[in-house]
Amino acid sequence: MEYKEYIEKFFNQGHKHYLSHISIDCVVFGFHENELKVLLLNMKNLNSWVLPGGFILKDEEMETAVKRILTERTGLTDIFLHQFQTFGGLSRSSFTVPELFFKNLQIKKDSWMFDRFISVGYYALVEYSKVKPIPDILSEKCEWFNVHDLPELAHDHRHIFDEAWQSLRFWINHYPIGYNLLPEKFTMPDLQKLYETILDRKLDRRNFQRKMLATGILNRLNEVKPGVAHKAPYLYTFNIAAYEKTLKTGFGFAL
Amino acid sequence: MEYKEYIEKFFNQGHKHYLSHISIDCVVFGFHENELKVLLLNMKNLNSWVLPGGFILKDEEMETAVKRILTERTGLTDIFLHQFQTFGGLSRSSFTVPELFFKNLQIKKDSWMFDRFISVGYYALVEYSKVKPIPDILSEKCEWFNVHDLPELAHDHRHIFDEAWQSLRFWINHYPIGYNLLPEKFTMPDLQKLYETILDRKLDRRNFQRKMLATGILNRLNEVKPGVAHKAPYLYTFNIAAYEKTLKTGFGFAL
DNA sequence: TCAAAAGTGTTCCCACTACACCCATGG
DNA sequence: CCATGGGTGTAGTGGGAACACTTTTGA
Repeated sequence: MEYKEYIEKFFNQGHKHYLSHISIDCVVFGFHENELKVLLLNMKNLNSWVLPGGFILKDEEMETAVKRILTERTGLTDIFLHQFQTFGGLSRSSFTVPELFFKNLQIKKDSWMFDRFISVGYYALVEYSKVKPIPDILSEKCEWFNVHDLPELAHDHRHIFDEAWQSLRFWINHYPIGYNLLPEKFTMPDLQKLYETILDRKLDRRNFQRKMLATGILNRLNEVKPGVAHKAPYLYTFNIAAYEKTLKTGFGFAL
Repeated sequence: MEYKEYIEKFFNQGHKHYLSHISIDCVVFGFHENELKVLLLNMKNLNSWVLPGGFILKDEEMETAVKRILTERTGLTDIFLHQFQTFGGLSRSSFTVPELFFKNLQIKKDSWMFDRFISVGYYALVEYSKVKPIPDILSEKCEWFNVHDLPELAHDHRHIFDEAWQSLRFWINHYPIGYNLLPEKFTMPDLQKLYETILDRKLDRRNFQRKMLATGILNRLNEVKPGVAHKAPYLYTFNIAAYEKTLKTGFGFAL
């Protein structure tokens, strides 16, 4: 039984490979059908939902660990990451689970997994359509949820999610966004929907367009979106050079 | 020899009391004679300067640990704290020191202190005049430095400092500042100097005053600063209720 | 009495807001 | 041919930037 063996090794030997007391929790945002989505895992035997997360190998950069974890869950490489907060509460016990979980498993009572964890929170922005959600060994499901319709989350993960979303809302007032959330070609209404969804409020169509064009991070293509009713909107791509530059310097406007 | 005993116990037994692999580094800002200052420690026998820092007890909230550490270094309680970033680089080896340091000490080669550390960065804002800098057991000096004239810092502490200052500069565009950096009564020029020092640029005297008064976080007293040449400026205090409220909501202007 | 510092008010301008009109397309 | 959605222009406004004059006081 591969699962049993893996779990036992992970609980009983994991501290030899991973930094103890430190975990990573990720809030993975995607955008699909005008909805902001978050990737969640369902723990085996527990029926509880959690954020994707993991641990740092002893000889691994922290950010490399985050990318490794997210690549395992999404199949993507080159993911936009933002470290938004580190959670150090005492009450955020990492792994209190019913005995049920351990039926048939031989796990030491002093496993590193039962220790207290400080968790570094990252949010990630990914292109929904490219993600193939993959459960980890402890989970049986890995699914997208609308941010307005999340299930109950275990531990302090609801709090972590709230902080991530708030941080994202703050961020988009100062730095460009979208390159990692939209397909390569997109329309101005697409981009606006993305902003409206993240900010959770309506924006003026005309002012939005003017501001966005003023940033200089967009290229308007000589194409319009095919196969749509009514007037077809232009397609845009991001001007990567300008986009990257603005990611460093930021811009000043607020939506 | 108390020192020897303490150090040996700390290196050889510390992992029983503290979370391993996790440290805290603090950038303590003070304001004095129109200069922005930072508190640094000089390590015994090493003559290298470092940021004040420490570790988290196993049953201690992370923020409590930070406060404990800073109370030990400054004598202050109730310090303004802001967690600005967590550093997880591989190269930031926590404690690589010359053998010299360990002369006469019996320290195990596998001490937890030689492990790799992830460090949570906080900056603190304190009232310079109230601080009594106190070295820790590993240090022989604890001193203020002008931010423009820092000595070379060990490990990645220069990088941590740079990130802290940058974060502080960003912060003051969105949230009030000064309550923790200025004496209870201060003048508008004092407050402006503080802003100018943190932002590292000149601000217009008249526009600054108008904006500050517009925030509603200041009380003008019916007193002027005594014993100054030329026209005496009014004294102000912070309106704590409004200040605290704005700390939560933020304000929108940029300087 | 004068230099230096502080208090206050005014103008200008830009950027954000709130709107209205025209255009293109598929049903 | 018309309803729907997308592209563009404009007038109004509020806040920030730039700036000048007056007031106070010690040297």
